[in-house]
Order: sequence, then structure tokens, then C-alpha cells
Amino acid sequence: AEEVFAEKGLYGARIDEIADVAGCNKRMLYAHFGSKEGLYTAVLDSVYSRLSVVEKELLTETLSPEETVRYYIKLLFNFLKDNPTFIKMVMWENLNEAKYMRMSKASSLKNASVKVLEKVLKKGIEQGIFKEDINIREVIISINMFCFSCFSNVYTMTDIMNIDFFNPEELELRLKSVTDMILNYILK
Amino acid sequence: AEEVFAEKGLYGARIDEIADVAGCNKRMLYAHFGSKEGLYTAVLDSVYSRLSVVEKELLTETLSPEETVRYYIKLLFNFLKDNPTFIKMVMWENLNEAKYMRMSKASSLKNASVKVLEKVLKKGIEQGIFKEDINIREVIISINMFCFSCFSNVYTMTDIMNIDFFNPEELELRLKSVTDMILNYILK
DNA sequence: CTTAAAAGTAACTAAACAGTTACTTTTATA
DNA sequence: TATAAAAGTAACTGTTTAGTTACTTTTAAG
Repeated sequence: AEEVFAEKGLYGARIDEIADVAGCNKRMLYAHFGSKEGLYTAVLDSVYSRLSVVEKELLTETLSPEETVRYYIKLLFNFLKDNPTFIKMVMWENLNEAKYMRMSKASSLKNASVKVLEKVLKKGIEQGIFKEDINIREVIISINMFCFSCFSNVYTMTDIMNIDFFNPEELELRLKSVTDMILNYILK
Repeated sequence: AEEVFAEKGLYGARIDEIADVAGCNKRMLYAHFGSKEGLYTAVLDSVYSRLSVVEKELLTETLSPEETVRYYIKLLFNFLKDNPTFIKMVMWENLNEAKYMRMSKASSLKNASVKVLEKVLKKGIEQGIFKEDINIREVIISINMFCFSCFSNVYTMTDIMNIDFFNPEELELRLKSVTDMILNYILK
């Protein structure tokens, strides 16, 4: 279901195709998930929980503020690279005005990393490593948006710039640019 | 049609609804555009051409390299802010792997600003204003992606961060952050 | 005023699809 | 082995929808 919903969205996906791809039957899909929307929100939950697992790694590491920011960017970037279905599900949700995400418990899982970053950025400012006048929320938003954008609007970008954004070397460059821009901005 | 396609995508949109909203009738829609897909690509063309009109302003202005970059960021940012249907159409296209955009002539219109930025960044490096080791293509990609991301994944972001991304003050802050990050990165 | 093209109307067709049902088969457990 | 729950099958229903058609009305130009 994740595969099919990511590829075609809630409306484009076909229950019969999902049953086919999943190697099960329609009746059981309905027995377990009630409806197409029920299945869709289950996929959304599952996909989001994969991110929160990765983000928990941030909590276990004890690094300097600078290293924590670098580590988070890398962690998020690589997660997004390895989870194209996550990217697509989030995009479908945004086109649906996050209707189903709001219904699910997914979002509550996501605040973890925001809180860690807030703490770490504050600490960095106190330690005199980061500029005093940075807007912490803006920095957190930028990190998330910049990483996400490297994978979300890839097709139209490829079309305009004639660049293969799936090329590993290209991605390495992108990660470096994003990291440099963020750190240039926050470091004294 | 633009309204309805932007809101619901190619598959979610209903021809009858489009005729209704447009205040015309189905038969004439088919007489003029042939099919649903024909109408969709016509909308795509129209929406993209609006951007290229704005981008042409970049060509008429004669500013310093730094000011040109600032001006382009502002121009693009404000265009995206004022054209939510553009944002949505591009997102639908990306979820369709840019299938219809490739079919249309829209993309050919778009290279204009890329070329201007390439020239201007090169000039800035020559003049010793910009760092010699910046990757020009990366900078152009970043500008476009960062601006776009401020408007594309707004709903899920709002959900996670509890911020109203449609608030003008919030947007002003975003534009400032993006501009600062890009210029911090390229200026010596 | 005439006429021909453009626009509009509403009923229709054929296909697709979410969800259901009645029935059969498999699996696991006591 | 008996049995009950879980899983599977395939035909079905009702609705939605892209696209068509046959016909009427409006518009514009000579």
C-alpha cells in the first residue's frame, strides 16, 4: 500500500492494485483497515514513525552544538534520500492540506527533534559559538525545508537545470552546500 | 481550470466542476482542449508563462552582482507567495514525475533566469565580491529550492512547528533568512 | 433580415472503481 | 481429528465520471 499510495496518492491509487502488489486480497484489506482512507492513514503513520526512529538517534549522541547540527542535517538528509516514499507521502499530504496527517497521531511523534535542536542551538549561543542574533525557529525551519527540498521537487528541477538529482555525487554536493549554508549562517 | 487542477490535481479534478467554476459548459471545454489532459497541459503552460514574465524583469534591471542576486530572490519569493496555484501545479507535476511538463513547452521558457544568474555569479567572482570556490550551479539550485520550499510544504510544517506560514510577518522573516543564508554563503 | 459559426443543454454511454456478499479454503490450536 | 477463526475468491452493486451526441440558442457579420 505504501508503494502504491506514494506513487499515485489517495485518489489515484486503486484498492485492487494495492491488494495485487501486497499479495493479498481486497476482502482482507477491508477487514483490517475498514476503508481506503483507513489504509492510507495507516501507511502515513508507518512512514512517519520510521523518521522518528531515526530522529531518536539524535537523543543518544552527546556531541558539541556544532557537531549536533551537522549530525542532524546528515541524518535527515540521508533518511530522506533512502525514503522516497516518505517524501511523496508528505507531498501528497501537503496537497491535501495535511488533512490525513492531522487525523493521525503521526505529528506528535515529530516534535522530538525540534526540541533537541532548540536546546542545542540555545546552548551554542550561550557558549559563544553561534551568533547571538540568530532566530532559532528560523534555523530549524530552514534545516528541515532545505533538506526536504533536495528530494521533493527533483523532477521539475531536473527539467530546468539538466542535472541528475539522483546521482550520488550530485547529492553529496547538495548535502555539503546545505550544511555549509546553515553553519555559515549560525557560526560566529 | 487552474483553480480546480491546482486544488485537486489531474485525477482529483472533475470536468463538470471545472465547467461549473469556469462558467462554461463541458462541450465547449472539449471543443477547445480536446481532453482533460489537454486542458491540464494548457493550464500548466499558462501558469509557467506567468513566471517567465516576472523573470524577464531580471533582464531589464542593471544592478551589481550582489544586488541582482538579492533582487532575484525577492522577485521569485514574492512571485511564489502571490501564485499559490503555481506552487501546487509544480507539486502535482513532481508527483507525476514531471510527465506533463515535459510534454509542454513550459520548461524552455524557464532557462532565462538560470542563464542570467550564471552570468551574474561569474561576474561577482571576477570582481572579487563573491568567493572564488562557490559552485555556481549549486547556488542557483539552492536559491530556487529554498524559495520554493517556503511555500510548498507549508501544511505539514505548520503541523510540526505550530507556526502560521501564511502570516505576512512570518514570511518577511523567511525571506530575510533565505536571503541572508545565500548571501552569507557567496559573499567574501 | 439572413445565415453560418460558436456556444449551450441535457441526456446518454461505457468504463472504472470502492465496497459488499456469499461461499470456499487454509491455518492453528486443543 | 475436530473446530473455529482467519484468509481467500470471484462475482456483484451502485456510483462516479470522461467523453459523446443530438438538438437548441446565441452571436456576429454581410
